[in-house]
Amino acid sequence: MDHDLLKANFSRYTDLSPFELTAVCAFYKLKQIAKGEYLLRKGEICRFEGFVLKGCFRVFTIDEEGNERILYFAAEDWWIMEIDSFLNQTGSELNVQAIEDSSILYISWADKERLYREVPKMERLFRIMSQTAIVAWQRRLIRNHTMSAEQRYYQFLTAYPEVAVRLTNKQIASYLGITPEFVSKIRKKRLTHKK
Amino acid sequence: MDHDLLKANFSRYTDLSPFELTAVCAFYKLKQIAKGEYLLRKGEICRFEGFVLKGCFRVFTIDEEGNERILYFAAEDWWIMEIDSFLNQTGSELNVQAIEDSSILYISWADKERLYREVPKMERLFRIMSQTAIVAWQRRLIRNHTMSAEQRYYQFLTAYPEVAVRLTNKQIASYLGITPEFVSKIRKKRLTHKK
DNA sequence: CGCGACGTTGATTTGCCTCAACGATTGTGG
DNA sequence: CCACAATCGTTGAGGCAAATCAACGTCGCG
Repeated sequence: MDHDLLKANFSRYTDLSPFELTAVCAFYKLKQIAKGEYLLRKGEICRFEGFVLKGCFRVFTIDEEGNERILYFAAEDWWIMEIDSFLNQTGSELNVQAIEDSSILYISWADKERLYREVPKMERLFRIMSQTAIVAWQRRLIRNHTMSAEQRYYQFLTAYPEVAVRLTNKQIASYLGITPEFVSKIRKKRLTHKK
Repeated sequence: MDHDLLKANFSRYTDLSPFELTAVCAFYKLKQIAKGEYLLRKGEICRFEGFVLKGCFRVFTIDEEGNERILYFAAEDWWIMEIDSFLNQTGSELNVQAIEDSSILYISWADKERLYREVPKMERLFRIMSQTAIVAWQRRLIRNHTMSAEQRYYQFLTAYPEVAVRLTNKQIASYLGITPEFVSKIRKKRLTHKK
């Protein structure tokens, strides 16, 4: 069933009855996205919240010089939302692009508001989910301040091994805030030293 | 009235009737904290959520070598909570210390759960507040990846001028993830060049 | 008044970037 | 299915931003 992964995700945060779970999932619709396609471009208003069933996305900014910075990746069981743009229905700062053939479950802004109204527990669920996300962002910031590029590289590989193997070094470098060349040098170090 | 600032803060996120506002505020109790005192130490379980009425706090980590890293400051109209520790009632990763004589309004974990139950709108309010916070953390991370130390220094001064003047350069350096010596050199540059 | 934290300055070092060249992979149109 | 282009990954030389270390003046505070 398409919605099993979503149900499991919801159940991680709050108790919902099987009935509630089914009602909630009915709000989310399936969509296929081919590799390379954009779910959202900078400046557009984000009209959906998405949950990744299959594939992988990159969420990134483009600065005035055209440099891309990957903010995060979203693979199976992750949420993709440009929170600011979705919450306030304003122009997005971020781009969201599929880096594999992917499928998501998504909900529109109006339906999300209806969902909150009809199933008030969802407010609690997303409150807890959001607070958990804040903790993750705080920890990432601290890692950026305390760990070297090399440490952050291996920390990422060990924290998300199954995602990391699906990414290019250039993408990982962009996520970590370092250059692809330097990632290459980090990897060389281990290859010659050990093994 | 002690709770006016808190009421204004709540009203920024959702509509609450005067009656609701008063009921909600009744959950929050006043506490004075002298400069230098700790509200929370690493390893303790965070038993409160606090809202700063007066003064200023630093929220920081200590790594194994004893280095302190300031994650954020909380002055008037800001919330201080070790979300992870409060949410899951587990040992805190962070320390919270008053850097001025301060006063806060605080709520215990049990009362917060009661508040959510008695005033369901609070779930929504804290959901929106949390999502807004995520956006802020994301933007800060991008700034760290795209801006130089000097740019981040002046960005902080212009974004929070009234807080910045109350901090030592050492504290600002720690927040920005740079050394106090380098902050000193940044400031020298502007003093000699301009003015 | 004296001590300890803070701020400043300079000399030196270093982690990572920039630029450039080249091999390896991947994708694509004929 | 091959040929060629485009992108990616690797390597090296050189450069720069920021860290480190050390010395010294200053200020707040007990």
